[in-house]
Amino acid sequence: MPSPTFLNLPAEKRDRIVELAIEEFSERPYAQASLSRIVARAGIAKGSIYQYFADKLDLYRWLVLEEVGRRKQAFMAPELAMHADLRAQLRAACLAGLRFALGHPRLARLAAHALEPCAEPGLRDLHAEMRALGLRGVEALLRRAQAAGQVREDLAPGPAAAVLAAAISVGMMDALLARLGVDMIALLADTTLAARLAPDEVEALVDSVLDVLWRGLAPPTEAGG
Amino acid sequence: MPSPTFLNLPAEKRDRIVELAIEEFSERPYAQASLSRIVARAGIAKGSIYQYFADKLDLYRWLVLEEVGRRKQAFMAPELAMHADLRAQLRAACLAGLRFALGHPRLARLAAHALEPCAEPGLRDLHAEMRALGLRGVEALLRRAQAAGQVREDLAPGPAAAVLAAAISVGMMDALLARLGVDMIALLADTTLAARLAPDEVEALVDSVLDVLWRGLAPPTEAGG
Amino acid sequence: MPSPTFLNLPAEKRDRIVELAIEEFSERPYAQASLSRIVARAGIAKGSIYQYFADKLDLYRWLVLEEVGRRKQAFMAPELAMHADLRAQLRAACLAGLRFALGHPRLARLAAHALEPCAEPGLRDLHAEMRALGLRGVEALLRRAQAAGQVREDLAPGPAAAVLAAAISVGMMDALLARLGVDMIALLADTTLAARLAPDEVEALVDSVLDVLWRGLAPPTEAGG
Amino acid sequence: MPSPTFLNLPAEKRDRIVELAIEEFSERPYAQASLSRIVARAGIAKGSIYQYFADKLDLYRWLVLEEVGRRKQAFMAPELAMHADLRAQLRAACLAGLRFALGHPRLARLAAHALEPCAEPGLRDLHAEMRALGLRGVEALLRRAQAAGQVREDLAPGPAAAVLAAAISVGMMDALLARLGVDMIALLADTTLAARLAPDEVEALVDSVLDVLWRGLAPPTEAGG
DNA sequence: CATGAATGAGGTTTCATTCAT
DNA sequence: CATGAATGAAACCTCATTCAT
Repeated sequence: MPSPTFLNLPAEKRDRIVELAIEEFSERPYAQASLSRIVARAGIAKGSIYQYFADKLDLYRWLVLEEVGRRKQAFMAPELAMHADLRAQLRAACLAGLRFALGHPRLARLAAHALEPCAEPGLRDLHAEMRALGLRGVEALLRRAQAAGQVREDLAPGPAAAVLAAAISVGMMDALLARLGVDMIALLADTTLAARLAPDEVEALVDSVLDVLWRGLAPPTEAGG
Repeated sequence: MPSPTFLNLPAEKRDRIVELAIEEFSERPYAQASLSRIVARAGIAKGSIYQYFADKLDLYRWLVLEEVGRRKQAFMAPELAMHADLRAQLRAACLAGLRFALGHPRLARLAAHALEPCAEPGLRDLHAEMRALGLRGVEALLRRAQAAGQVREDLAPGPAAAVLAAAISVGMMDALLARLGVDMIALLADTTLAARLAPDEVEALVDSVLDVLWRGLAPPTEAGG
Repeated sequence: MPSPTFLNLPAEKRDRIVELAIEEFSERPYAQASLSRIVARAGIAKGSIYQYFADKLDLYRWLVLEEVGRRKQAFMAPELAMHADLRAQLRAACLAGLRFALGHPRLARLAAHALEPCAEPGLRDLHAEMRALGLRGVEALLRRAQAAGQVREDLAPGPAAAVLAAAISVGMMDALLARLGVDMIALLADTTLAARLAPDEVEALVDSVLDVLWRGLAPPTEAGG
Repeated sequence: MPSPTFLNLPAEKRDRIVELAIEEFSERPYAQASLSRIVARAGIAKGSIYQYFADKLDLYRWLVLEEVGRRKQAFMAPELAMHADLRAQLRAACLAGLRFALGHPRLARLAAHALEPCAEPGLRDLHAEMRALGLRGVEALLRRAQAAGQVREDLAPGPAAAVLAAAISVGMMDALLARLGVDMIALLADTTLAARLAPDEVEALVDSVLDVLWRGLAPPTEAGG
């Protein structure tokens, strides 16, 4: 957690530090990310960062848990007006998520980073927690929709949540990258790449992915499979 | 590539090194993994590892490209007798994959590692290649099945492949971990965990996941989406 | 270039480090010189030297380009009052150079080091430049003197500059060491050695060397040779 | 000294090793030259080199003291038919030396390497010895010529030898490089460079250098200066 | 509260040398 | 006599962290 000292910092200085930290941690795995580089670029003293955060892990944890979440929320909330229909709701969420990833690839990458399992003491819990958080949310969503009759009754909510979560995060991102014809690193490096996808193409992509999830792969005649 | 020196090592010693390397690289991202730790645990001199592999990257690349692939192949081949039906084929593949992950979680983890985007010069290509390889394979499978009328005609093969691949790798693994109630690191550490899942429970898990993919989330009446 | 950190160091500490670095680099070719040895003798932490200089090359380059030049300049400037006569000018320069070498053998050695050809990427240019610098200077001097009629007209300035430069640097130093009956390393190690040469002996040595250069080897009758 | 084992080696194998050793030690300073690289390129076992030479220093010493000298001798002997005249003799020697340097730059470089002072225990004596050897030879030559009246009587043989030796080694080489417009490293790398100098140009270069040494810099009217 | 110098553990890598086969 | 695996010291360099000012 950041110290009060950090929170009371002039907004401009605080934001600069946060931005540079996000840049550093999104470009490199935790072990290779360097506080030295952050403070050097930020133009502050080495010691100062320890006035703001307990240590490297503390800063990383805060970025991943709070800052990224807060910004994602801020970005997506306006797009997530409630839909009565699960399908419509999912669509809105995926659309918002994809737009967020295109507009803030660094934050998206940082969030994805934190889903990777890692044995390092301080990281393990954080990453496990992030993973569980996402899965629980999706599962709750599914259960509610199921209760409302918007999802078929005979679906196992646990495995289905895992499939759904993987599909709309990893699957969607892969589909996007395949569509753009680049890899993730290129997307991070070139901020103009995202703009190459017209809004209706973004929608089409989301619809393609959701279509698979909603109707499945089976041909109609075998729908009973 | 390992040197002849390494290949000519007494099997016991060689296997110990390989096992420890797999342990190290499966538990941590590449940058965090440490050759020093491997040689210390293996009880060999620091210089020795450089008699076996050109450098850290060489060892990692060999583990990911050759060793993991070879073992996975050896494990899965017998279980992958051809099925005429895509659904049956998918089921066999997922079952084999899941059993492999339960029996050799470290190898599975290492393979998953190699799918993570990475900016490190030597790794970027490796990871991108592995990712593309998997996606292309699944997409080809889908196209063939579609041509054979085993998958509905109006499916977009590209995005569907991304969804399918994510679901049966990340999604399936998440479902498994949720089922076992542990995180990935615990699964790596405790070899008895896998045995807690009875064979029919493994099958049930695969069927749950595949059921979502095959029939989708939608209730029957809305099957037309 | 040294960092501000280094320049702000207490003079005593800074000088100790500089002196030890000069000692190390003057006694061994670049590749053989060791930062570890310097920091060990200086009694500072290994990491500290990297607070002062970017890396080994940076330290070496600074020593050769700045520190040696600055000190040599400071020492020689007073002795180099202009002489109208080339011979007198050469004599003053050689005298000052020899006195400098006797008083600061390590600096002289370091400067000589930098004239050695070297394949090391970062050093090659430095050394080539230092070499060319010296040669060009001597050649220009010769041409001016030739134009003023102080050097015989039929002399080829290029080769003559090479001969002159080699003679007053390498040749003079060799003559000095032969006179003292020691090798260069002994001269570096024993600061009392230089004092064994009385001022008039130093002048005599310079005159001997210059005499060869000025009048040549030939006996008078064959002067037209 | 090489062991009898080495001397009894099949000529082809022995020569290959010598050639590769010369290549290695001429391209890098002693500390950076690597026995590992030599044996690897020679295709012999690491241990074998220790059957031939006591250690790295032993090999280097033999190369510098014996092998280089022997080859230089073999190359130059035919060109050094006795001249009654010192000037003619010097000219023949310089010509042969320059041709040798152009034809075998690696050997020349190795020899020059060995003249650099170095504090490293094993190298110090070797380098000091090489230096003294050359100087003594030139000085003896000068004394004999002086006794024969071929060099002016009032010349100090010691300093003159130092000047002469420096001029015809360092000075000549510098004049050559300036003439070719390259540095030493380039000369080593590109074997075609030497051929760009026509035989009469080589002679002209030698004559220019010798002219300086023979007649000095002074204009005739000031020859007494 | 900011500073930034100092630290030292740890990383990867190279290499001369030894010695059992 | 040849082999080549094993060794371990030493090199350069990075970085999180501490602490006196």
